[in-house]
Amino acid sequence: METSGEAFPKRFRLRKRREYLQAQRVGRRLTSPHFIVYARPNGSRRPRLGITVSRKVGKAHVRNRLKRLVREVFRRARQEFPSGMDFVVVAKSEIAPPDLLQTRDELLGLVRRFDAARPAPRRDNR
RNA sequence: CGAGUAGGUCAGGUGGUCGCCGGCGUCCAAAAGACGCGGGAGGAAAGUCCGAGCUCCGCAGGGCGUGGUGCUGGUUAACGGCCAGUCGGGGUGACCCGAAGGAAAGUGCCACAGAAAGCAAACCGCCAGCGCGCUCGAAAGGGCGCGUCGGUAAGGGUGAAAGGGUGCGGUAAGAGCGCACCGGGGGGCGGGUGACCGUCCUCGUCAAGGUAAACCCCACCUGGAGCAAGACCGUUUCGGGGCGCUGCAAAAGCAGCCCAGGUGCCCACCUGGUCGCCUCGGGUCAGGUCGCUGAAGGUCCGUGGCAACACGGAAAGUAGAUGAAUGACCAUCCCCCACGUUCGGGUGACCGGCGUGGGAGACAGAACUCGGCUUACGACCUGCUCGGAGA
RNA sequence: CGGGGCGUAGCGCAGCCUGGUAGCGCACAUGCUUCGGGAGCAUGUUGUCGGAGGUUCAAAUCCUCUCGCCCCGA
Repeated sequence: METSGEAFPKRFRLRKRREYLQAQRVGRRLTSPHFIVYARPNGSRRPRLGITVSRKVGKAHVRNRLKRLVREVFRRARQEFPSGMDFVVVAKSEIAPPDLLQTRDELLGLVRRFDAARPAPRRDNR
């Protein structure tokens, strides 16, 4: 039932606050000029995406546009994202919002670094 | 052509590819999923400044209080909105702006300055009388200074503001003291539903400041919260009440209560699980479903009305998400700029066409719904006004 | 989405209701004290009162609009 191509239905997204908090607490973190990305294994066979854009980034239509850009990158290049991982993309409040190409380059750059570092180190205990 | 003013319209279009949200249908036992059909942001969706619907709580009725509104008449489900008018102010004008009731119901305040800031008074002045001194004069009398007692509100000075304004007359000096004009008060008549307007008469005792976006008075409106309202269902936990059973106990009362397995039976113990039954209440899982999209709605036509709007009819038709959809890319058309042009018009500057390259398309994203207000913002169209030029 | 609060000196706050002078603490500067520093004492500096408009003679204060920040509600 692996949806081929570039679809992006709900099961590829994070839907619960708890999932976001878990990813941000125990996941690995990498940053680029416009984004912070958290990643952690989710125990399934597909990658999932969650996006956080706070009100500091801009007004509603600016935030909507940013989320659409990030979704578009994920949708177009889902093969580049390692499966079995949850990703949470947090937008930083930069003065100039990025365009699609910039978003794509930054996010895929970060994802390749995750990929190179796999398997992600379990940092539990304490 | 330039400057301005009022009103209106649109909110980039078309095609293709890849996606998203929810609806209906088909396949499928069902779920998941697949396929098909049709739908999917705004004029401000924004700020949340008003008003309603709707929901829960409160409530016999009325009053007080609180808050709001404040020229008049209309309009509406309602409004602080809108329409039409009145008055005042601004602008050469088109036109625009106005929280625009009451200060002779009461209270408060008016800093500094100033004599005095609200019961009217009088600092410097001005003027008359009286007294004293000096002086001029033959005398009558005059001049100057000081004092005193009066008359004044012209002038000076202070202030945001000092008891109508300007002018002439008048006077010892002055003053609505008299007069003219302007302003103001009262009354009559006429017009208007009314705010108010017009006109005539009369008042100089014209009895007197401002502030009500100070308290207040008057008139009218006004219960509180909000769809995260609220309703239903589940999940799990805590507590109260009742019932039943068991044990202890004389009783009051206290404690416990289910199922399965270890283990053939009983007690105890251990492990696991939804831990007697009924009922009430609070919390947990930002649990699920409903509320949730049908318009006091928009368009067109007709009738009434200056208009806001009302009434009647017709056709079309409805975004409903919940870490939250309505998007991305490509091509092309529209707009601007630059360059080129064996193209067209023109004497010419230049204008138009075509081609190439580049750039721009504002403000901004539904979250229960609707009527307004306010704020943000791109382009175009129309009427009108003022100025300039030409015929 | 809905409801509420706050913007005053470099920092934390008062003053606003009841309009005329913006004040307190810390900090800062200068002097005294000390061999020097700290502490102490004395003196002093510092303000678009978030922004725009209005009412008033006069606005941080009253009214309207606007910007920013914070808190609460299942």
